[in-house]
Amino acid sequence: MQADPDDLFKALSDPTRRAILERLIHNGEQTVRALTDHAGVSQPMVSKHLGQLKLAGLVRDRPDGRQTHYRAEPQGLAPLIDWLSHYSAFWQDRFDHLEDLLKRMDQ
Amino acid sequence: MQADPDDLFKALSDPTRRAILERLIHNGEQTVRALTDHAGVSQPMVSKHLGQLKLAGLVRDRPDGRQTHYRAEPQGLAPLIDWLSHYSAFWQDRFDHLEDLLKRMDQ
DNA sequence: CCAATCAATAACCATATGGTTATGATTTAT
DNA sequence: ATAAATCATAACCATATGGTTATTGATTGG
Repeated sequence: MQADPDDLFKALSDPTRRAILERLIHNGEQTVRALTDHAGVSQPMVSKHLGQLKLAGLVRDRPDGRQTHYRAEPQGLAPLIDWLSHYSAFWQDRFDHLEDLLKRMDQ
Repeated sequence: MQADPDDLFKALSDPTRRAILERLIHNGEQTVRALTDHAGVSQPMVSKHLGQLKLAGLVRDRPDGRQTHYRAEPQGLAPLIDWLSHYSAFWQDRFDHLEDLLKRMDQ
């Protein structure tokens, strides 16, 4: 079951939340504590943000004893791409930009 | 000058606003009235939404007498693609999906 | 066992946000 | 000239949202 696209866009709209997601993408699986140490907000707030990211399908949690590990979920960004692709025609003139993207990915 | 990416994500986070943008993309330039007639919210609200979309660089306005025409700005979505492309490695497994996107665009 | 650590929840708070109904400023039509 | 139309702004309002500090429920370490 795919998450509501609305939750996706909403989740990405907050900079703190995006920063957390980006950190998970870059550094891989992390515990809530580790994330909190770099988030600039309190632990409860980090938990809340993670909850929203999870609802949006952008992260997965893996409880392990007293700590919970989170990791980014690549699939979660799919609706964003779908949304973009929906306006293919409109995109004609940004084709080269996407080509760059593909080139960078093909390595 | 490119708009703040934060404004971009924020602008896209509201469904009504996204609907307005989508309508502009599909049906081309439209007057505020025309947009209001399909938005399901009041004219002032539509104006406000358009203001935010404009701030995000997603639309342009063209005042003409007593009415104002708005149209979608393809460039405005660039930061989104930039953001996505920034996580190229993370994207490996969604390559084929992007290939589809390109295929659909190449027509 | 007891203390400490960790993460989620609860209880709040201030402000942002989406929405409304006036109102105002201009332009067009009669 | 006057009335109607169009859009933006102002003044509000209710609720959502991001944030905080307790607090609780588990788990781990000494």
